[in-house]
Amino acid sequence: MERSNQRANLTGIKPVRPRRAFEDVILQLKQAVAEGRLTVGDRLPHERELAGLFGVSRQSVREALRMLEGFGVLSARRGVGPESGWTVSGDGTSGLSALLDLYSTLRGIPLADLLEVRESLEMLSARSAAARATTQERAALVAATKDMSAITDASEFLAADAEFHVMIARASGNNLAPLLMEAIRESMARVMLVAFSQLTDWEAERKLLASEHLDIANKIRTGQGEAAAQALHAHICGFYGRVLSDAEYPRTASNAM
Amino acid sequence: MERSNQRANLTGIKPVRPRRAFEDVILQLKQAVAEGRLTVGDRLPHERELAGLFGVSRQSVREALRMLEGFGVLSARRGVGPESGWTVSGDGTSGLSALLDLYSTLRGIPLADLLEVRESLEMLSARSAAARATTQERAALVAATKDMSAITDASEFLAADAEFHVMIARASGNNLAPLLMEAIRESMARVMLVAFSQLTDWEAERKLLASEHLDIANKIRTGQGEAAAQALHAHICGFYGRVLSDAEYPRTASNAM
DNA sequence: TTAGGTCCATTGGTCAAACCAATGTACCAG
DNA sequence: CTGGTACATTGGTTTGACCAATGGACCTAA
Repeated sequence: MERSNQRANLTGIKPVRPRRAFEDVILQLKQAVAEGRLTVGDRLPHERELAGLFGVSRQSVREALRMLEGFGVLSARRGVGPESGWTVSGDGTSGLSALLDLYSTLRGIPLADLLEVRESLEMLSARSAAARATTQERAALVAATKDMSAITDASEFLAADAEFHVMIARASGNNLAPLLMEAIRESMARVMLVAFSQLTDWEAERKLLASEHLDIANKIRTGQGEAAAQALHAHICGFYGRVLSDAEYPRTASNAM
Repeated sequence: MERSNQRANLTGIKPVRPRRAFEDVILQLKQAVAEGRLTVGDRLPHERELAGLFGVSRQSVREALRMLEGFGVLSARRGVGPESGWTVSGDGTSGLSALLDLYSTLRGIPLADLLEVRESLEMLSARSAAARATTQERAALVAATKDMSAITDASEFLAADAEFHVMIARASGNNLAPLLMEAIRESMARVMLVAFSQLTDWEAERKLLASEHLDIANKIRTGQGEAAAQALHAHICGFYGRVLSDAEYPRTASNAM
């Protein structure tokens, strides 16, 4: 590989800062995605080949891939076979939730803030879902609430609950909403599991939640967006009010509507 | 460095998958943040020292740092002096907007979806700001609208507009809202600048936006949260309806409230 | 004393060439 | 046909070297 240490800027534009080698790689991969030469599910050439392709060392390639892995855009598997190597995963949630996690510890995003945003997104989702969801999605929502009433294990119930709420977001037709919802929920998951297991009357809580879910699902199914949003608001506020201590959930419900 | 290639698992728990070296580094840095040994503004030891500290190669350290850099948590500067080396930046927006950018091209998040979520967040922010903002923040909001009316350059106006909207999010007291807001706005920025410059009556538009901003700021200042939220809704829907083509902004305003 | 320049230590950025470890396939022995 | 061994492939890791930007220390001349 006969490339000199400083790369040429062939575009002629924006020579501002001499891009770092790994940034170059990321840029080219991004471009490949933008032009459709690379989409979810595709496999990349192996690292040594990418290095040759982009004219940088394998090391730099790895730094680029690593960063994209962090974003949840790529994932790696060792060995041979059809599943091996780097593939475009398009996971989405993993990167976002990792980022949220980092920030909640680094810049101190309290649980109440996560919850407030989540509630806002849920209400948006409910309204949109009631207006735009397919009949199939509406039916699936109602069905999901029925499956849930059979679950007794706390952590399983929590997972099913999460799935129900993400289903609403997906049914909204908005592609960003479920992404954010899932990431936020994942960030709250650990705290929630602890709080959940400390409930005094777990059986009653389970029944209440199940009935609220059914109510919400039915309102979405019948197109009552605003009613569904309000029910969701009550559902979230009520639940977290009961489960969390005041220190963790101190907000007055100022965003009621 | 006499460490063997496979690391020992000293914690005893979760030996599930043998962590990769760089993951180990990230984990330890995260922990340092969680325990308060590392906060925004702090400088890390240089890479060679970190390698020795964590018992991995410099290469692995770099991959870890690179990933965190992608999240906007760390940033690097070469050379000597008090600004050099790796520092905890806590930027936040950069990582999130990079992630959104990747996803909007990879999983196809249309502009309308970004806008819908943004609107929802803005209305939440407005309500919260009206209820919780300090007198100082309320005054600053109104002041910001006055500065804006003096700007004639399109790209400058766009920046000031962005700043106004982020100010609302900050005044909400919710630490997550401004983060998301800023990232979403940044993702839309390029499209917006183009659309903005194609406006036929730029002067009239500018005046209209300025008056709407003042109206919103005043409603927040006087604590009329719901009114401010509705004004914001009209402001956003109106503006994007005028500026963007139907292809870019096809949504019926189903999330009116 | 001050303005300007040279040198140099520090620190991230990059490259190179190995070798390790996981993984699936091909092939061989029974 | 079954089970296991050998091997090729691919990411993971290490080592050591050198490049390049940065700012401070020092030195020199006005």
